[in-house]
Amino acid sequence: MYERKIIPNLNCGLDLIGEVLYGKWKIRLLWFIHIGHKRPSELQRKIPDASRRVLNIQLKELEEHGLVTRKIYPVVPPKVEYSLTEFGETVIPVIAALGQWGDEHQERLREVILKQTVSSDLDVPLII
Amino acid sequence: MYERKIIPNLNCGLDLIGEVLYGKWKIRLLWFIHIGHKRPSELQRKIPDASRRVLNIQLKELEEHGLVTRKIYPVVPPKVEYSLTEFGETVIPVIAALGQWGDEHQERLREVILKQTVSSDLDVPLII
DNA sequence: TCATATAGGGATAAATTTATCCCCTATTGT
DNA sequence: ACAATAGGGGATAAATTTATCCCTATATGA
Repeated sequence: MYERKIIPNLNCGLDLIGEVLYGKWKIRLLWFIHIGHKRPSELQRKIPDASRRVLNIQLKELEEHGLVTRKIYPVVPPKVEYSLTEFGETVIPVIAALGQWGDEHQERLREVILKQTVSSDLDVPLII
Repeated sequence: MYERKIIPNLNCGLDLIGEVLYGKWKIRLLWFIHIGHKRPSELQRKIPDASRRVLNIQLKELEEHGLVTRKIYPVVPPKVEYSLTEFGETVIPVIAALGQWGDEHQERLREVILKQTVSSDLDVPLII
């Protein structure tokens, strides 16, 4: 694994939650596991934009942080199932709150977010 | 500014909120502005681990996304004040929820987070 | 015999984000 | 004349995170 050169701050609750939830796909992983998609292959299908590799890595970190558990079935082909721990369950309402805010303001958010990207695309002359 | 090469997903609320809240210091900036630290120099004192430069950049993004406004007073030396917009205020409860979860579970979080760093430090022989 | 499904990891490249360093403006006080 | 204050920005380096590519293993079905 990558070894940090800059030590993180762990002063307040925001620092702490950041340490376990940062990572492009972690919140989605927690959410999909929460709603019942437990196997790695399912999760990969649900999050097709992430590579297999990165999902594995982020799942492992979630496991190390005690938010999910990994159960291995000794069968061939191999079968693995992730579940939220009790601790992991406690963060679900917070994730729900994040998603809800995003949903409630989606029109406005899409507008302001696209304004950035689009305005730079306007360097290309518009054909009317 | 840096021009993205990978276009972001904006499918769900989680994607959308991620676009505006990601950034190492953004949540803290919003929080400190919320509780009344409005001037850049104050914010820099409150977040000493961030460089001036990065705070400016992230404040600008928050402004572009409509979460904060920037008021310039035409005096010398210059005076600037940031405030949350109405829209920005709506995200405060979400940030509060994040911080609260982190605070509630801080012991456990500190433990699992430090386990990573510390266990690699144990390559160095312990002197008892 | 060969492709498929399942889960995973090493090595390395690319993308992205943060950090550093140095420079600019104009007034006030020493 | 010069430092201090307050806010800001360009260029570039460093840190960090993601993505790509390729390889392992085993049983099943065509």
